[in-house]
Amino acid sequence: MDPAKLLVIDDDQSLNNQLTTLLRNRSFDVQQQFDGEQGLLCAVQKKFDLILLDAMLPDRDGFSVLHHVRNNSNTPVIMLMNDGTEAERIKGLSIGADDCLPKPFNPEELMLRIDAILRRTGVIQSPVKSQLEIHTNGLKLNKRTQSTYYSDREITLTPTQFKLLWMLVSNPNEILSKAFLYKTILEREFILYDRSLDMHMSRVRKKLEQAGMPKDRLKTIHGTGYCFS
DNA sequence: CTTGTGGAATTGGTTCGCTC
DNA sequence: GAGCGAACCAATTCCACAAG
Repeated sequence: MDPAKLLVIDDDQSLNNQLTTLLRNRSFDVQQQFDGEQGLLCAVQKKFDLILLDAMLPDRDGFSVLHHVRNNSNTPVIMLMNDGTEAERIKGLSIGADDCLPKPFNPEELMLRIDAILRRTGVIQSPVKSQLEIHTNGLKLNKRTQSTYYSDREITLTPTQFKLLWMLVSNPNEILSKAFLYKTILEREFILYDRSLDMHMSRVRKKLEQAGMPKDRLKTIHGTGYCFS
């Protein structure tokens, strides 16, 4: 079976890139667009199994894009809302969105919603089991029990620390930007000089090192983000 | 048994000084 | 300038206990 074809239309470069990376890691065939006009063009010219559409776009907003897409096809659309108010959600759904998700959102939730829609439309068949456990070079994370082990030594992490480590470990060798991690882990916008993420990272790093994990597996990419290998 | 209250513990965030 | 870490503060959660 060919991989499902997805189109991501979002003018937020960092979010668009990171979503694309996450989706490609899940073996989806992903195309990116960064403004409404080009996004619409791409959406009507090619066939996609699902479109992720930002509500607020330059040139042509997401609602207008959705309106035109609906005139041409029944391609499922998940709208990424900026404030997620009831009025905004109703507007999106009334134009024909299949689902709406307010920003900032949990990427796991978005992936599950994508899976649910693709299952309904028959693009993917069996329910895709959300990944619950990761094993990598001695490090073991279990999402259900929120437990972390390194070489069978338990590491106690707070919920935020666990989410942060899970995000990094589930995207090995990918540089995850600070802006993306702020949005997905701390669920807010990244502000220069906000040290919260650095602090969480520092605490996670300390606990991993105490458990014996080599320091260089959790790298800081100066001015860019963080990377787990 | 349920609800309210107060203190302790935990967690997340900020500040500041240091290093690279 | 960017990142790290210690110390501190504030908010939240947990839990035991008392009152209704």
